[in-house]
Amino acid sequence: MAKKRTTTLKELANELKLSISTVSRALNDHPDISPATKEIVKNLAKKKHYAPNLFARGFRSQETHILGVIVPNISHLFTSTILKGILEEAEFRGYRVIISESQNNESKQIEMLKTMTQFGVDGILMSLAKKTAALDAILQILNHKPMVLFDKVSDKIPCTQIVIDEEEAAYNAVEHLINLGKKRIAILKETENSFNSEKRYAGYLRALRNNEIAIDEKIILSTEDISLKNGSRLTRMLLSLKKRPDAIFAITDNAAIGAIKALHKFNVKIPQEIAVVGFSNSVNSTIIQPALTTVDQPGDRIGRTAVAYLIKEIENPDNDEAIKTVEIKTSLLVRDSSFTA
Amino acid sequence: MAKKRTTTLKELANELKLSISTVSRALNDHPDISPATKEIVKNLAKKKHYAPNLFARGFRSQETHILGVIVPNISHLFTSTILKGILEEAEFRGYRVIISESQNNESKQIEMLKTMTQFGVDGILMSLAKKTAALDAILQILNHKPMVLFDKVSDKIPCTQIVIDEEEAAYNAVEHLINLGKKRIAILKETENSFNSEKRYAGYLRALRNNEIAIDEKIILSTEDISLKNGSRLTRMLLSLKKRPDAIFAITDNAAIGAIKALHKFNVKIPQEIAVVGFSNSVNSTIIQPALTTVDQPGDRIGRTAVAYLIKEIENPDNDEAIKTVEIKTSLLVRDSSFTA
DNA sequence: AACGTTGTCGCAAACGTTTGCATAAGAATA
DNA sequence: TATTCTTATGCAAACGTTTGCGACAACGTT
Repeated sequence: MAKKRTTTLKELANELKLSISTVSRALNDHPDISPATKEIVKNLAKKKHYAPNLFARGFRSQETHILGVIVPNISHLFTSTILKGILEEAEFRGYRVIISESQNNESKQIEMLKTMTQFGVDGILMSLAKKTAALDAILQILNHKPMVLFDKVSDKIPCTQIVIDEEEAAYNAVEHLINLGKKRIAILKETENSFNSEKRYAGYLRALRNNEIAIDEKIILSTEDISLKNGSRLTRMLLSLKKRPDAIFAITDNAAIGAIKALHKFNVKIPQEIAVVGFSNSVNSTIIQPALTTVDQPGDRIGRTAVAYLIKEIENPDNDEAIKTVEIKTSLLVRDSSFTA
Repeated sequence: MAKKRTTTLKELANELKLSISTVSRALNDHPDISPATKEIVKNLAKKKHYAPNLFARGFRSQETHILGVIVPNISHLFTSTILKGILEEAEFRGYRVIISESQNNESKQIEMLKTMTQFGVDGILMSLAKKTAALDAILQILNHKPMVLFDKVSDKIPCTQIVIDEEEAAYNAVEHLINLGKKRIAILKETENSFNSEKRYAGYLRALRNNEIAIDEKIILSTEDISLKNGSRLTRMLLSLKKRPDAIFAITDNAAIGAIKALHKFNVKIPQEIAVVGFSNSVNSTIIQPALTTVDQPGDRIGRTAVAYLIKEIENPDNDEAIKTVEIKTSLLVRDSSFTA
């Protein structure tokens, strides 16, 4: 490849017999420069395909207009939907985005955080790896760089956090089951004290209490990895109880689908005998039979607002008070797994 | 936030009463520097958390160690799996990755290409937007920057391309149906002359010819947007034919799932009356009943090899001849939609 | 006629790093 | 002892851009 160097300010200046500074200012529409000069400079710039060396600019101004993003797992539909929102909003605002994947590995996560700040990103968007425990490194970086957390967050980190209304969403989902006449509602959740799982569990409890339904530990089931397989496994446990539940609220679509598969195997009628509600609105929720009632999480809106808050913080760094938790509204999509016409 | 400036070479030099150049060389293990000096420099550097300003370094050396990636749609499982591979391999090789989404918009794609080169990425990985027609801008950039295409490629662009063995995979899928005893095999494909669709169609034709099965235009169906809905629609068309097919090869899992849904609605037995094969190994392919036979595309391997070839080109730019098309092997996952024990 | 104002433009420094070249001291050789 | 060779270090330029300050006209105003 003929690595033809790109046009620089100096070349333009030489050709026009102007100073570099004048050319620079002309291109940046500085008021000191006469319209006539601007005109000819811009024309030549266009003709020679001038494009500022963003590296030099960033180097000089200490602003890179790059946002760093760290997520646990990029190939997860919800995550990539958030990323889509991030990319769109960032592009719209004139920022570029560097993405890294922590693979749910805490030390990798810290490593990436360091590389990114070292690299000079203007701010950081992060969704925490599971079992993130050592917060000191993160707090350390938070001193230097603006940071916004989304989805997997922690209230131990004092920065703006964008999440969905986990508790509220779970409350609505469970209350929907109650309104259907269900009285024994099981929940499939995570054992680890994951932020999301805890909030959803809280919503579940509040819905039961508010409707004066007794809480039964026997139908509150937890698992380390809230996957399809474990959803099936836990459901089989529920079916072996003397008093079976009449509804299952799974903290995750995958677990809910696992539940449905298990119910099929044991010829349990959905939703008549046992209704099922999931959480995520994954593509699969419409593929499974019966179609799954689930909570729709607007991933792109999470991404967009995260970027919006981060850029606000970048562009006026003084606003120290502005730390807050933003909750994005979700909605319950009622489908066949919890509804009969 | 207290924007405490980061440590620089100058600060280290001052504190040690050494020159900046000595400090720089010491940290880079330059042979001119005595082991003793290296020792003390490195110690202080570690103590003061020195990290080189990559912007300054990239600015100076014109090497950013950043790869630019452009994909049509990030929230597509296959794409994000490729991205996962790209991220992993890049990180392993000491490169960072900037990702942009063209949203299948050609002018946006060109815009991003320009921004990235302007930004100074060392090379570009790209999956083409649909209907990419104006190649001149891309060719122009190809003169300046190393570039590798993957998944959605075009043989009109003279650069290394990483794809799966589309034709071979389709051939195997169709031959699998033939071996099952199927004689009238329909295909659901795309109308647009998309690279992938054309190749798969070619594999379909070759399999039929090789097995001396007549080609019937009536069961070769095309659609602009090869989606679940259109898969259903086209399948209903097939069912209304006098001579129904006994198998359907869909160019996409989504279309195949649409086909299965339509077959269910008309109470057609799968695979006894009509077998179905898809392409992609999406998550959904295991959710649908019956589980879908499909082609497994190793996305992460595509990503990894794309990065490997790109970096090779970056690190020795002379190798002009090395332009080639690399085909990643796929495998057919036989499941219930085309098999009975 | 002297002054202030306004409109254009250039000079030069600065950002942090790398690197070719010069330099100094000491070691090895003649 | 004089010379050349190492070894270890410093000087200064360069990368492309932005920007504070100063220069210099050409005005209009007293």
